Amino acid sequence: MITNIRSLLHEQNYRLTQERKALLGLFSHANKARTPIQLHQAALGAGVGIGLTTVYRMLEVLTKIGLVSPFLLDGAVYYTYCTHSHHHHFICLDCHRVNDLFDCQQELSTPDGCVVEYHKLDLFGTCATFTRERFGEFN
Amino acid sequence: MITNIRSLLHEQNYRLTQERKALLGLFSHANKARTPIQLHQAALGAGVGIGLTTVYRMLEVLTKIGLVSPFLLDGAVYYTYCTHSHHHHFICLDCHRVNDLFDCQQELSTPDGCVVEYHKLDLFGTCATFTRERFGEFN
DNA sequence: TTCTTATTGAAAATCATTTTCAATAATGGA
DNA sequence: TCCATTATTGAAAATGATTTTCAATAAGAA
Repeated sequence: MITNIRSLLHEQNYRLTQERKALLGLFSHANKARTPIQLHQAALGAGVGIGLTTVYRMLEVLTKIGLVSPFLLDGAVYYTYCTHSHHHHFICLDCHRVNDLFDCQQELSTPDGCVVEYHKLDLFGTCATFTRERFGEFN
Repeated sequence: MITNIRSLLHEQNYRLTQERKALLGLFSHANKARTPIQLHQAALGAGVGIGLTTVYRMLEVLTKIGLVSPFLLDGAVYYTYCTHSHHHHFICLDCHRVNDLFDCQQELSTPDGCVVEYHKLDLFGTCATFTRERFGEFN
């Protein structure tokens, strides 16, 4: 697992530092979505002396290699830890626990006892209009 | 349409002001996702003298009544204008145009010529663990 | 029209995030 | 194992986005 993360990092020329190990350990064990500041406080609370700046920088790196994913809730940016290469999230509005949802193509089944309040699906890519405009530039 | 928005606002004791009319007009016509600052600049550019503070406050109100929806892109908060009560978005990473997707239960069909780079699905609600904990408090 | 109260805008305050820079530590190679 | 290179770290400062304040204004109800 750590080996896996190490190689993920190395692929992009990132290093697996003490701070990253510690923070990843904390983040991956509490299955809750966290803001950078909450993560920092959690680290301090667990005796991991780490700077807030480093937390921000780590989240940037981890987002790049796909190990965490940010989303908006109540105007704040939360991050979820992503164990698996591709899945979706059920996020508790009350306690911010994150439940992973795996079946992406077929009908989604919500974890037992979870009640969906609302959901959000956004697809990102390149649209037809942009392609047409871009094509037009060269004609 | 405006009548509809007016009643939506009135339900929550909000008023339909000149500024809101103008900004809604601008926002709804350009089918692009915008940051608050981009919206403000677009307004000024179109001769609508409106304060940035007002733009922020409007987006808050419009989010509450479900007329706009925020999402994260490259660390910035963008808003999409939502004409219909419930749908999903295809957002162009290049030009930020927004294409609405309507079929939510069944398989999603992407608009012709659009190429999906990645997508994001989050469900929000109350999770089983939270409910159990809460229930536990009273036992 | 008049009253009440939501809304506005400018400035100030706040809060999150990024940058800077010198010191340190992780990796690769000798 | 030791060295050299370079990514990383942390504290402080800088930046940038968002919110708050408050007096003036305008929307909607009576």
